[in-house]
Formats: sequence, structure tokens, C-alpha cells
Amino acid sequence: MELDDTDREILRILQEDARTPFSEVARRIDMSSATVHDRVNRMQEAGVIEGYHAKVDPREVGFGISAIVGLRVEQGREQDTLDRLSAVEGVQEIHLTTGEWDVMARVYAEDADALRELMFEEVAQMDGFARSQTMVVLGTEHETEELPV
Amino acid sequence: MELDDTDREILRILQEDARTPFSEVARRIDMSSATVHDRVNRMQEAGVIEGYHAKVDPREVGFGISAIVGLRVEQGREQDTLDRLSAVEGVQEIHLTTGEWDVMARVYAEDADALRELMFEEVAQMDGFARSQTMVVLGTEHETEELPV
DNA sequence: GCCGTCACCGACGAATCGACGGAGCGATTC
DNA sequence: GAATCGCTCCGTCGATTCGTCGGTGACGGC
Repeated sequence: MELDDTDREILRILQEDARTPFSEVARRIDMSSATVHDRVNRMQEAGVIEGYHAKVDPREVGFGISAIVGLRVEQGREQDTLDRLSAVEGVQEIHLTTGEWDVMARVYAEDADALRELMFEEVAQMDGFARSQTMVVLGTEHETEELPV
Repeated sequence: MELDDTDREILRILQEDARTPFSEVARRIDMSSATVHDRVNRMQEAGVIEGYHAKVDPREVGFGISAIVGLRVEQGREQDTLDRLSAVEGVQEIHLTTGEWDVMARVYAEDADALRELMFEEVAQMDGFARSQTMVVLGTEHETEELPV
């Protein structure tokens, strides 16, 4: 789908605050709310906008620790292993990568103990698991949901 | 802030679709919309809800490639280096970590060429930069914005 | 000149937002 | 046990927004 400047402006606004009323978006980009409505619908149908999500502070809901985990999996059973990994509670993202690791994952846990358990009792026990390295996140310097559209 | 089951249900709904009308949330959790309103306000003020963001498909806006980058920075000038890194367009997340790398970053670029340029011309040229390893994301197996509340 | 396409808009009824005051209720105090 | 407080929930209401539809004007093809 082709996006023009107006579409991109709308995306910018909704990336920053997805609950902005369309009438307010319309005011800012100097168009009618009906037009904004049309364009947002079009972008949703085309899959440009994949959804709208409330961002929750992990610490406030009991996730005191997070880690980035590099994984090696046995060749030939990657898919199987990944399916299992997806199902583990606390595993937020799973990426296949080039380089030192086959898979990079982002995990959240309540505390260091829970993280240890998650890694040793669940991840390391999976069929197809070869080895891993856990990099505990000490702090997040910068994190944005917004792509520079 | 203490969250009860009702709060968590509201969070679940808004994490999944942040544009769900409060009246609809109210119907689903069997309470009045005024109550939902009250609780959402409370959670926003307490910082439990940090914001609402439209999720945009990176490929649809011209980011055809993404990588996870491990970085070593010179001791004593971490902050300085991180500030510079934050300002680089396409750098989406920056985490301080234990383990093999001081910093893990997630970067987006238009294509392989743009990624190479981003890494060699911008990141590697930064004061305080020591060395890095780029793991290109071949695919994302699983990715959710939703924490298991 | 005619027609199709496209983007945009005005308008409108239905639904929602956002704010307020008050009801209900358990705990505390006197 | 009466009064008071704190807390949660809700009814209500005017202002705003949603979501839709038909219509207008610009543009290009034939």
C-alpha cells in the first residue's frame, strides 16, 4: 500500500497516542474527521496499522526483572523448539537471527529467582535446546514504540 | 499501586485493543462505564498505564530489515555514548545488560545497505564506541505487546 | 463531452466521553 | 450504637465523538 504524507502524519499521531479522537487528529492535520476515518480504515485493512495497545509498566504488574536471551537450538527441529518456547509464560519476543545465536528472546520474570527457574526449569529443559546465554537487563535507556514514519 | 482482579481485567482488554470503548470494557467486566473510567484514570495517574500506541507494520513503512546489536562501550563514558546512540534514527530500544555486551540495541533500517551504513557510519563512529556484533533478524516467531497480567 | 475513479467533506442519529454527586458499606472512633 | 471516614461503584447529563452515507469537485481516459 502506498502511503502519502497525510497517512504518515496520521500514523505519527496514533503511534504516539492511539486514543486520540479522530476529530482531534483531523484538527491537527487540517482535514475532516470523515477523511481521517476513511484513511485509518484503509490502513487497518491493508495491515499498515496492526492494532492498538495499552503500554503497561512491567514493574507495576510484578515483573521486576527482564533479560535478553541468546539460544542455540538443535538443527532440524527448530520449529518444534520455537513453538514450545512461544508457549512459555514470560517470553515476550522470539527472533530468529544470524550470528552467534540462532534465536534471541526477550523474557520477563518476577524476580531473579523466577528468572532462574524460567531459564533452568523451562527453557533449558526443552527438547531441541542446545545452550543459551542470558543477558539480564539492568536498565532501559531508551525505548519507543514509534517508528520514524 | 495495588491492582485487583478488576484492574487486571481492564488491563488485559486495553493491552489487546487500546481503542475499545470504555462502555464496551464495562459490559465485558460487568460494571458501569463510570467505574471503568475511574479505574483507568487511576492507573494512568499511577503510571501503571504508560500510554496507548498504534502498532505499525515496519515493512509497510519502509523498514525492510531489523537487527539486534550487542555493543561494548568505553568505561567512564557510558552515558555520553548512550545519549548519542539514542539520537540515531532507527534505534528503537537500548538496554544496559550484564554478560557479553554492555548494551543491547534493536535497530530498524530500510534494507541491508542502510543497515550497514547505520552501523558503520553512525554507530561505529560514535565517541566511546568499542566494538559491536550485529545479529540480523531473519524473522520474528512470536512478538506480543501484552504482558500476562 | 461523458464517464469512472478518487479524495474529501457535510451532515446526522447513535453512541461515547468525562465529570459530578451521591448511594452503599465496612472499619474506626467516640 | 451513632457518627464519621474512606472506598468503590453507579446514575445522570451535556458535550463530544463515532461511524456512515450521499454528494461534490478534480482528474484522466476515451
